[in-house]
Amino acid sequence: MELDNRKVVILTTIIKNYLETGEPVGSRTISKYSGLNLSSATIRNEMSDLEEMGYIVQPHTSAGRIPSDKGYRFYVDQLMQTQRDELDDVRSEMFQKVDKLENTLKTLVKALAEDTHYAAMVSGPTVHTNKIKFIQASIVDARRLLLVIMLEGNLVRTATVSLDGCEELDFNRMLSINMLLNDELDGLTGSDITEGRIAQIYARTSFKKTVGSILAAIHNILSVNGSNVQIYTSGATNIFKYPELSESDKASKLISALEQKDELIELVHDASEDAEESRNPIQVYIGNESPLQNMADCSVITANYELGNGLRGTIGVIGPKRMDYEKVLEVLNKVMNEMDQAFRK
Amino acid sequence: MELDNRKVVILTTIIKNYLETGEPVGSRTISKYSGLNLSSATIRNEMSDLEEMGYIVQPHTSAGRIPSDKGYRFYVDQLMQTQRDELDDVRSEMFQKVDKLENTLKTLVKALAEDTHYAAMVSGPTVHTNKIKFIQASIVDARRLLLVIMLEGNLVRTATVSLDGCEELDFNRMLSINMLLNDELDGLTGSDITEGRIAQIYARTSFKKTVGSILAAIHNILSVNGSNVQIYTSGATNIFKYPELSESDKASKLISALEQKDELIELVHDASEDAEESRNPIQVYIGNESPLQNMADCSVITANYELGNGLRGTIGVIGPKRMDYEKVLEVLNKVMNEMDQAFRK
DNA sequence: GTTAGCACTCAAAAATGCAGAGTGCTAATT
DNA sequence: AATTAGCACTCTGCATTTTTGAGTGCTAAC
Repeated sequence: MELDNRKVVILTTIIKNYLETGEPVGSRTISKYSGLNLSSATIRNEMSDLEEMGYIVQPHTSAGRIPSDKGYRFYVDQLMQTQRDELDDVRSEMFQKVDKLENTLKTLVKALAEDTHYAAMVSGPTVHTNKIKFIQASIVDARRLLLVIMLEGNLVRTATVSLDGCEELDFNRMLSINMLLNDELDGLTGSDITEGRIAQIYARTSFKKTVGSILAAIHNILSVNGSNVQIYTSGATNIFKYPELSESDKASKLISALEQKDELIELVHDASEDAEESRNPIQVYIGNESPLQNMADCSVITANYELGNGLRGTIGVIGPKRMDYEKVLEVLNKVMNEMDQAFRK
Repeated sequence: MELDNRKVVILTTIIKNYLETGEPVGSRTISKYSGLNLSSATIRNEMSDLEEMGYIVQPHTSAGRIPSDKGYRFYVDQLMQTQRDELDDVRSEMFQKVDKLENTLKTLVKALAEDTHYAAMVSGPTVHTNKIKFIQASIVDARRLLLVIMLEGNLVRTATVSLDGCEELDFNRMLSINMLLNDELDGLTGSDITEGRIAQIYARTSFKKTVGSILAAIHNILSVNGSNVQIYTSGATNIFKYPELSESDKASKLISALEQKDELIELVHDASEDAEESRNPIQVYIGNESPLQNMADCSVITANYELGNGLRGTIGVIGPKRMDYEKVLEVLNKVMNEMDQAFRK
């Protein structure tokens, strides 16, 4: 069977209507709102075909139809085509009064959740691809150093380094170590710090133990190791607005997933891979397409942002399958552009 | 009427039973489990008295009784007395592998939620009472400084300071400013930085604009201003375990309150005041006793911890009114001791 | 003072009934 | 051949009723 034009119109009508109401949609409704001027009986025949082809399903006999995952997928793919060449450079005030990326992200994710009425998440850039801008180790007391690393995007990371078993330090020695570190590591990313590079640094200092501890700490901060990825979420309670998500224990599982974040890290990871592969920064996961457990009833839309210089992260919106794809795609596009603009300099 | 011994036993039995089951408890149940060897009829008479005295209520005629807020209060006060002189120094592994207070708190709140099966929160110490241990300003580029402040408890705060309109800086000038700042501010708390002190600092430098910007940033970080209080929460979804909290839109409001945190800040504030006033670090808020909106059906137990040197914060557990007060009090006591032990050095 | 017994009450659960929306099929129409 | 009207049937959601069971208050007996 072929998906001719009329079937497409009917399918789209079903989906749009269902997105609005959340109720299964019946033949009579379509005959009224599709603009096709067909009777409900004809529509019924077509719907029967669409069901056979797998685009829609009946929650139970004698109910209207709702889109299947395949149906949503068709709809979204159609949207993506028209969406792709749309350009929107509305300036928002979101990026005005922030000096650190962390704060921007927190503000952003909150705004996103409020704007879309879905749950939103954003991952801080995975630091292992960020270039080191500035390193500063300072003596706190006899046994500890405070290590501060500033990365592209004014991202600051700190750690304390234990000096047990290391060389005695004084101010001038500390100074020379700092100069050495900045000299050697400036502009590098976590993955640039190779064995060879480390050997080279060792060769230039006599405080091998201290420098060793510091390098270990730096490595720890910049490692790919997932626990370093910052994830901010907001608007988790928005899911209560959608009965199909808040019933029984679904809400609990969902909110728990948003709270725990380890699953989200996986999502971010997958999303950035898929984005690269398909050369489209925006990805849509419908139901079980997403790597998340307990999210079979959700859709997830992710956008991978890039702030020049390899600074990358992921924004995402999580909502019911019947989310307003059109709007969310638009908003995410806008946000991506904004971030681009704001940080390009 | 007097609350004689038998009434106390009956009341306690009612409460304990209700804590377990969540169902109103009837006279027959008590006659079986109170250990008093009285018939249900006698119990009924006593219950009638207890109701008149306001310790228990009937959700509707011909239902069992449930404790009123006054009843809970009586029970908790009784517990507090026995609890007070209990000592428990079980060593946990919670505090082993952390070097920064932030991480400790995150781990702690998670463990607390898992352990109690209620929602848990912990506030980072209010930094305005923390002593400054170490200040370091570094030149990032021509227009910006990175300011790092380390406070008691290895608490690190960073900020970027704009240099627009300030004096030209080089390495040596920066050095002298740092020395000046550490010299003047070491060991002070936010509230110690008075007008007079600032004037004194100005008198000792010729880079007045730069130092002014830095001091402003420091003041901003250390100000009482609530937005600086860090609050971590965990286990929000535990409330779904208690039907009386998860019904209708209560769950949504509760989780939203936990997510937004501004109400929690208020709670922390109140809790520390009440703790000081009553000279008891542990406070119990039953129903409407708590300052939180939307929490009339919850109880909140808070514990104010202190890590020597005036470093203070609040841990809290939020659960249904029928929470296991005994256990939570015990756990909080233990945690308080642990924190004491771990950070005393 | 305590207990047994009975009539009464009420909420929750189960059963029942009904209206409405929707379908599939067939026969009539275009 | 495609479309439509019509009808019998199914299923849900909702409201109403019935049933059940737990629990009480009261009175009379112990």
